[in-house]
Amino acid sequence: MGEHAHSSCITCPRRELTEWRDLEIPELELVDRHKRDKILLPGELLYNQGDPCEGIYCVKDGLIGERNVDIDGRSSLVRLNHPGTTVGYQEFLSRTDYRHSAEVLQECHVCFIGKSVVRQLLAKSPALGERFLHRSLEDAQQLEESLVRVRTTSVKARFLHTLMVMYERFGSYGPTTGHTFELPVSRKDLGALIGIVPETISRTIRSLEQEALVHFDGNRVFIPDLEVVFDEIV
Amino acid sequence: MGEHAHSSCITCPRRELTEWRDLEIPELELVDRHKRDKILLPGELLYNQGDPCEGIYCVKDGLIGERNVDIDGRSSLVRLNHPGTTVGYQEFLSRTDYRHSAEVLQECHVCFIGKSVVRQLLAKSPALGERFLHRSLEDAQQLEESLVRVRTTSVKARFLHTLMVMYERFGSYGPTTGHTFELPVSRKDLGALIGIVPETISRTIRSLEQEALVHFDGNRVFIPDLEVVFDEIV
DNA sequence: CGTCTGGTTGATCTAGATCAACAGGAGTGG
DNA sequence: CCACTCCTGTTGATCTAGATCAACCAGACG
Repeated sequence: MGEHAHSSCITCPRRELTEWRDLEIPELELVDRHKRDKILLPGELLYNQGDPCEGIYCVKDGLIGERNVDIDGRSSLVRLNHPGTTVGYQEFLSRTDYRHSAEVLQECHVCFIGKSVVRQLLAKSPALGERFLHRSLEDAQQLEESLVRVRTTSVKARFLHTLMVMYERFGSYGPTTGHTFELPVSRKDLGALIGIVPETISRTIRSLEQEALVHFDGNRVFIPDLEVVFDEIV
Repeated sequence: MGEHAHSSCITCPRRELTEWRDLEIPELELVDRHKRDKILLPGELLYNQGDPCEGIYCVKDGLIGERNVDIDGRSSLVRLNHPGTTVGYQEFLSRTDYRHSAEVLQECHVCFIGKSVVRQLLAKSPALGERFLHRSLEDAQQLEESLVRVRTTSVKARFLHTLMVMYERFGSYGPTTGHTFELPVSRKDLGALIGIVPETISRTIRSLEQEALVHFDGNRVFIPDLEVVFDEIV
């Protein structure tokens, strides 16, 4: 699993987005010496729910999904990790086993950094700890919002919300195409993300088409009017 | 709102439970000089959703609920804060306005510590920052579990789960009474906590009584057999 | 006494799940 | 090349958990 590749953190274009952005050259060199690059294809796993945490993963390119499967096999997609995201920091910091499986959703270039290296970095750079604190606060806020949303709003609203979030991350506007983006996940996963069954995804899509709120062409999504969609979410 | 009372952090029996447990005497004296004690009755508010965050609250006694109300007035109880909990740390650390209203659910003794004081403490004691990091990680984990649960399990299972959590916090076992605890919240709030409507709480209680899983007498809850309930949750 | 608020119950409605069928690729093997 | 099975997605028919609406009761409180 995972052919090798080589890249340096010092020149990594994603670094400015990550928790590592405050590291100085000597520390970055330390990371460079010890990190392992991996190229992974869709379906491959970074780690499995229950595995001991051996370090953290930095997503350089592609998309990683964190999936939680309960005893009955019901799986739920908890989080999407786009480039610039550090995956597995929670388990690393709280010294627990992985609580999810991390699965590659789109071909990825990730860097693995072993836990002892990260501990050294944390000891040297207080700014790194601070970054992780803020990352954790943001995650908690995010989750809180999702929780409230799932308890109080309809499937349609939640669906539109996720579409807007995805547009924000992956979308673009062109004069001919309008607002559009490529759905980065399967219908099943989209369901697992919103908390519904894939059939309901299909039906919701159909009704959104009828309302002309959103247009789908395969995995391509077109949003004629962002404002109108925003109003639906509230 | 809030008659005065006096107490010292140095002798506070809750301190060992809190993020402040590592503070040295000089720092504790600093807190003592600047904190404000408040005694609050059920229904009173610590702060309102949208208020600017002026500091944090330490719960010495009683119970505080964090409530989130959306634009349509739908309110959802996000978290219960029992004695030893620091309330409002998230907003303080991320320098945002309060995202919830904090309402007294049971008569409280809380201590307010202004943000400038907390910043001084954070600067002096790195251990404090570390404690907050772990608190945030735990909160995130908690929320994640709630999110997965609400998406994948039935009302009955979620209801039983919250009862077990409450038993863990507030419960006791006596040879005559068995496992029992006092419900710390109204049915409405219990609903807001689980994400259902109060009528459904009533119905669920009735069916649990019929199954003899749990017995209710007003706000007193009796659990004949913890194991059986555990099995139901899975 | 009335009025209010919190809780219980019943009757009904509905969003979304479940079950079942089917259509279009994408392999795979002859 | 066709025949086969997988796998993902769409659609239809049906079922059900839980919401909604409405009535009622009991205690609190003026």
